Amino acid sequence: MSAELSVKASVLFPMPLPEPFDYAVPPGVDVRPGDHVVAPLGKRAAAGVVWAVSADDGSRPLKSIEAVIGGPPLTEATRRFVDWSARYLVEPPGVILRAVLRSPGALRRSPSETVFHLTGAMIARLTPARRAVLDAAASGPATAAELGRRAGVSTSVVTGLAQAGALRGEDIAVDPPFDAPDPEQPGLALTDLQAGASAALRRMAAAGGYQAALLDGVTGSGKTEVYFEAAAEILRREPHAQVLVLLPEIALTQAVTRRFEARFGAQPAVWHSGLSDKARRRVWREAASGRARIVAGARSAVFLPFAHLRCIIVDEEHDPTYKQDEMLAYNARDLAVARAKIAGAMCVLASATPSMESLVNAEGGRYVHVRLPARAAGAVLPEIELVDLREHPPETGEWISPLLARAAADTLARGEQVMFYLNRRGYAPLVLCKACGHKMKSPEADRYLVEHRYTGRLVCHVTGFSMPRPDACPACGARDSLISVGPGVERLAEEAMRRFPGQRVEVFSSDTAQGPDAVRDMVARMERGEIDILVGTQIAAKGHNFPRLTLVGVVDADLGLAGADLRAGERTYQTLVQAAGRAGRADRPGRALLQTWNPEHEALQALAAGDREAFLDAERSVREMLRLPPFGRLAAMILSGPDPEALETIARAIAAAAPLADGVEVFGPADPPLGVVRGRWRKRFLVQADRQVDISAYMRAWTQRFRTPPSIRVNVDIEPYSFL
DNA sequence: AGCACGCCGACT
DNA sequence: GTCGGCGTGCTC
Repeated sequence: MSAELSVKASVLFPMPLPEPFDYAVPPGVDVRPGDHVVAPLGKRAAAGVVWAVSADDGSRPLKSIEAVIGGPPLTEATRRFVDWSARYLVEPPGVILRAVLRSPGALRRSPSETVFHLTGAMIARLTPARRAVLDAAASGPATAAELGRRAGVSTSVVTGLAQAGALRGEDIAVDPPFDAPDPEQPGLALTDLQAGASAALRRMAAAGGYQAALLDGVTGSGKTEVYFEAAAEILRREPHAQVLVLLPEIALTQAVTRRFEARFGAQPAVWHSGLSDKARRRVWREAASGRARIVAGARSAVFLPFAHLRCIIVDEEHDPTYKQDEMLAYNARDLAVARAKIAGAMCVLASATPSMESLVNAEGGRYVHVRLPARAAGAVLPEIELVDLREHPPETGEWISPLLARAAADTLARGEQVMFYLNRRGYAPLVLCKACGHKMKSPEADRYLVEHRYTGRLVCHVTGFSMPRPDACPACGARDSLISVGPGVERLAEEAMRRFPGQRVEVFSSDTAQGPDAVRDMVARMERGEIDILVGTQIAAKGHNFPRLTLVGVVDADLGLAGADLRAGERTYQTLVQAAGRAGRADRPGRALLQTWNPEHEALQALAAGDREAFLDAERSVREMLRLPPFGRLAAMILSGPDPEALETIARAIAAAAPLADGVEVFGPADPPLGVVRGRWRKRFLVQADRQVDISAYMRAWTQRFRTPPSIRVNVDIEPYSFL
């Protein structure tokens, strides 16, 4: 391009602006798409990313780009993914860019720090403080602050020693690269079935380009080892290839990263919401520079700015935690497939209980269906039996039926472990006054308060509000009249201790398991046999190996079958398979007892029969008939605002603005089950469309036909999961 | 998202 | 008489 022609750059800012803005590129400045720049925006200067560069026809005066800032440019694949996601999710592209750039100081020059090494030089005046610092430095180079802390002295002692020549300072980058994974490191020996499955994935890796596979393997079949081989093949074939492994947030424990280390000889770069700013910046930069070869991350990792992404693995692809319902509503699994397609990468969706969406994609030939039917190491699937609570009811105030109690007693007598599964945190889901019938409710949301006896508080699980359990009913003032209704894990543990005296009972829920260390600790103590009875929620049902656990009692298998959620049946089935799958993973056969008031329900019947196909067939025909996903498309529009009357008025106006379209039906406005949260009222529309309808385009057209005041927020959710 | 402009209520 | 509330609109 000749120097006389003026050039303009379209710059996308990480803000909810409708489109990229055009700027003149000063002569002599070289910018390319993907570069990070600073440009004037109104009265201020803002950082953004060059989205396109073209000739400036001078049709209107443009401001100039102020500066090109460093940092790895966003690749074309990343930029196209941003544009695609924006269209799909019905968001301005800048909102997606904000998700991509969400790393504090990611673009600033990499900071460095000075660490001090021992020089071995002798020193004249060796005071006790200096001695302590030298001892501290002997265990490895560290910063002045760190050495001072270790030695219990101030940093001036350290700098004094450096001046005296006993220590030598060295500047190192604060963000060191991650260790390179070695795909040639020997993996675990694979069974024949695993070898077959991994060969299928390796063939896909060898073919290159986009292809998606559904790795469909029962619990304990060794899916991880199989997808590791796909990742290894990718790393082996291309020196710069990057692999992203998406995991449900709670699975990102050291146990998982250790498995990566065992296979690849290096820890993966780990990305999740709990990272420090420093750790976050390091992973972001290393992903963007292409140096991080394997990134293991929670759902938001799908937005990391990879340089050469060649493979995305979504483990437990059915897991509902991939779906984010907050500000930016997205399903990381769906975005992962789209991102792989755009980047020309392979994509592996792995699950023991695949989502209906993925199964239908596999059946339709859009995904390669890789099956892994047997458990590794000869372990057998547990025998699953239903306990009809109408025939075997528990005593009043108890929740373990005599049948389950007997099975548990037998198991414990053999020296084996029992898990009682109940997906309810706390002590009791409801507290009411027996004098006046008043039910304790959250002041901020239309929800009952859950009693937590360990903390002595009543807690709202939606807003986090909590209060001490009152002595008197706040409605009628009666004293000692509040009673706890229904079981939570704490109460179940109480019952277990009462019924099985002398056994070591442990509660495992997100309340008792604070942080990954707690999870690891619990798993270790289960493995060492220091726990006899584990009483756990969802968090205990996922992905751990307990060889001595041979009985799982699902206390309330009906929980979750009801409700407005179209995926309730599927989710219950998945959860129960996961919970039942905890039992008998080693040489001992396991058994799972599911207590239900509703043993005719097809999800439970299919579970008991071990007949996944029967469950899926029934579920499939229901969804097909009702035109529900994946046989139809759904979208939600959620309005929220502080004034219920104004919200009502605007909701009616928005309803009237809904475009008419073939194959599209709009329901609402409806009051969602959670009508008020923290003083914000909500209204909800549900849009149902035929499969071939571009529901994102429909929603965009709709949102462009009305305006709302800033106090009212409008959120579009494509393929919503939660109906709250 | 910021930031300015703008038009109505209680303060030096 | 002003300071400041946040509703409305714009940013290449």
